[in-house]
Amino acid sequence: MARAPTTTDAFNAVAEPRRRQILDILIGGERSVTDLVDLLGLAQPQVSKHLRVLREVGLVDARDDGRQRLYRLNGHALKPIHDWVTKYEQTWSERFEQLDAVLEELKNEEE
Amino acid sequence: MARAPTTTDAFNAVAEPRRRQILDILIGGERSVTDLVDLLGLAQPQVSKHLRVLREVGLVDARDDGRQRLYRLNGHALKPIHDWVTKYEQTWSERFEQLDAVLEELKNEEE
DNA sequence: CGATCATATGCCCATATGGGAATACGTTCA
DNA sequence: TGAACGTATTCCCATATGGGCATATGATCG
Repeated sequence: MARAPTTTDAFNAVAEPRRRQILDILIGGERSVTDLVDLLGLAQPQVSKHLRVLREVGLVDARDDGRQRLYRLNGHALKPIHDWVTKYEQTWSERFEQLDAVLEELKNEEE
Repeated sequence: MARAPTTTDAFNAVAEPRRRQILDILIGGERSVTDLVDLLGLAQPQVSKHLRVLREVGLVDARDDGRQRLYRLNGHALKPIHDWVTKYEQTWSERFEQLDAVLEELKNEEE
């Protein structure tokens, strides 16, 4: 079997840095393809292809406006990633490290 | 250009579900390769290959213990993903939706 | 040492990638 | 209607994937 297609899920779609860039831009609101092309400095066809991937996994929605097509973020599709990665937060978070330190201190005081 | 190698960064490494599974298991603590093989129901070589990818991007560390090799989670390598995806949290979080509702209400009362 | 256990590496293959370039499609405007 | 604009699709190609399988490497034990 080969690597799973980029359109398999949000994890795969978002592994590509350009697609993350696109989403980052869309945080600011709806954008046309040309806007994205200008902001990304990529060729138009590649941008359209990335948008297709993002649309297939539900990360963006589109609506037509004259001859333009406006793309809009659908952040909800990122929730699975957020949920998954958040389980690991305590692994690195300073807050948790400080908590550990405090608990250790309390333990020592007991003795 | 082809798709970026899985060893490029955590985003790419973690796009593969088996590798996420491995990390999920390692939350519980160190595991030998054989442990992982049993828990995953995968062939040993594939597990070793997945572990290599995870090690190359710093998501796991290993230490030798006799003829076993024990793998351990390094959650810190997930921080970039967490940081990135957290920017989007307000897009879907119910808390934020409720906040929006409250703000709307306040605004109406003002009038 | 030889045997066995634990892990890693190598090879094969079908599959999809992302960019480049050309072009097709759809809409607006003169 | 024809031209120009905005977007999507198609074809080409080098590259890497992940699984299956065989085998190499490393460590322990009798």
